Amino acid sequence: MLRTHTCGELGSTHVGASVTLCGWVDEYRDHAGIVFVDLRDRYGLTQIKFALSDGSETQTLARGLRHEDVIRVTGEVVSRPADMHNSKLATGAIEVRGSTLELLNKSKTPPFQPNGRDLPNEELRLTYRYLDLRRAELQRNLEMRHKLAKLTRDYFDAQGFLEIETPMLGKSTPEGARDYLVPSRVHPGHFYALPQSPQIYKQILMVAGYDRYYQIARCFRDEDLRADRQPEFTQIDVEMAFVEREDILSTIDGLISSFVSGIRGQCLKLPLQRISYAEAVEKYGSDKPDLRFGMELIDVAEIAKSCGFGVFKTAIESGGRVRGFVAPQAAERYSRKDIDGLTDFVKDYGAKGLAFFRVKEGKLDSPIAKFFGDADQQALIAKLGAKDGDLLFFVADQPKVTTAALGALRTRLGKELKLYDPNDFSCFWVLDFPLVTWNAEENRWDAEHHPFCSVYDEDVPHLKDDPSKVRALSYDLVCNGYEAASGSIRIHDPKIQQRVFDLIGISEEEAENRFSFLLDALRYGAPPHGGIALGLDRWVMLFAGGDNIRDVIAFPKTQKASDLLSGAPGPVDMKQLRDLHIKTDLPAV
RNA sequence: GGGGCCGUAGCUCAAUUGGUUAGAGCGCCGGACUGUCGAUCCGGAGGUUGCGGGUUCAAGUCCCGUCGGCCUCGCCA
Repeated sequence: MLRTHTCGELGSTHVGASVTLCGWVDEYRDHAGIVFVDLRDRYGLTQIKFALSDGSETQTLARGLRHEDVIRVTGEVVSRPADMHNSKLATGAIEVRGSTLELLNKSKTPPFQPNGRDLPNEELRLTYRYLDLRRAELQRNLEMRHKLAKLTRDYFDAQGFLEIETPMLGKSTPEGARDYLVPSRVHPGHFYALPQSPQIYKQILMVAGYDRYYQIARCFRDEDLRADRQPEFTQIDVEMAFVEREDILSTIDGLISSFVSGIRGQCLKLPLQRISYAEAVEKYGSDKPDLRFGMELIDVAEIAKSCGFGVFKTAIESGGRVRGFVAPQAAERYSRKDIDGLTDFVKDYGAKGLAFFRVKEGKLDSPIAKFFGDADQQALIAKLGAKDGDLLFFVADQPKVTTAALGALRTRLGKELKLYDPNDFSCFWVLDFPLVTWNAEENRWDAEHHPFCSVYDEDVPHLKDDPSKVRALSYDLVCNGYEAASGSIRIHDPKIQQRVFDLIGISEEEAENRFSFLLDALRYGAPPHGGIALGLDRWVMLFAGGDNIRDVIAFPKTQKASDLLSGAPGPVDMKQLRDLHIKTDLPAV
């Protein structure tokens, strides 16, 4: 080893010891006769002191040190004078009196300093990711990621699970997300697909008798990115055989509990709360609501249908809904202009408008208040439980639109009004998703979760008469408004599987083409089984208190899915393309 | 595919209704300094205002296009 200690571990107990440290020059303060260097590694900072009496060669070298130079220093640990302790530093009671200094590597002047107070723009951070990763925040995040992975492995190992790898080069199954394709050299015109998830393989492992499987698996989806979505991401993938829904939920309850105790040292109350999909959507306008605050949606159809406001009345008459909620004590906080902004916001979700009222002296104050008689006003106030100073919002539209618009508005206002402590941790199950939802554009039923999802026994008859009523044996784990895990009990009966395929418009022939290996496997003694997958990146983000997934991934991609560090994706040689039997057909420039 | 925000010195930002030589802090370079820890003090260098076009007597500022980054709707079985 080139060093005897790290830059984070020396303290008063080491005084008098001769030590050798290695690291990066975080900061230097040159006083000519004395030079201070804050030496940094991922464990911390240690102040090195170079004084004249230590010798002129070292002194000259020390005075030439600049930000991010990599050095090796040997010297004695000495106590700092009592009034010179630095309480901001874990090692602030001591310093190392540098006697020999070795410049291991001179750094170019960095485009930004990892200790800087102004965070440079993300483009630059991604281009020089190795500098960005030197920042304490990102180092903490990656350490958190490691801890979660370790807790995961410890937990499942203790429960008798096996970690089993599944292929990265698989078969394209065009359902679901767009695949990343990998051309085959030896099979001209054929392609592998990178896995969107190990779904089919893990089910086959169940058939094969590996009744407790997990894997920390990389997944790939060629879809547009978001703050919480990357084209390649990591799932904690789990599958169990001979289990019912309850077994999966309690297994994952235990995992989350181990996360919370391992990361935060807190005890999580189990079992985690559960609510139905129907309740989530009705009360909060989302299947992944943030339950760190209330602000529940309230249906005011009874008042709307008979009021004098045409927009409300017409909505009800044409099969729509009128719902709203109370933004507590927000009447003064939101100006007319602010509310115009909120109106634009809900339009993104299909709403045609946003009705609002301020509650003043027991009455409603709004440009549209005149359409509401005294009785209607009092009825609205009573129905919503509103108080003076509150701001009421309503959306009148088709049911789906009221849900999407109000759900999004609720989330936004909860944050803006600081209705919760950002350090709160809310985690609960959403159960009983519909098996399918109607896709009006394509005129067919789409699987809500995926085509292998099982259903309540008593709902099976509805597969024929009313598919919208069929409840899936699926479950999402929702944490602070993020979908943090999602899974289901799978179909293990090929006949039921075929009925579901029929329903979502996958013909027998098509199913054979796409999934024959799974369907075949199910015919050779498939145990009842089910599973779940947790988004590791999102969990790290949640525990790190961040709001974007890039900060918990060492080398993330930009919104256009490029890697600014490496330049990927990039062009390849013609020879490579020829080997792969590929011709490109690019749009004319 | 759609909507929005952004791009000025190495970095973070400023620059009046379009108006003279595009500024500041940090960083960088040189100098001073033996107790600093966001060191301090003195001096200096550093700009194709992302790129291309247009309007104008005059463009960092207005318009069109384009590239890049971020947020978002659609999309994400």
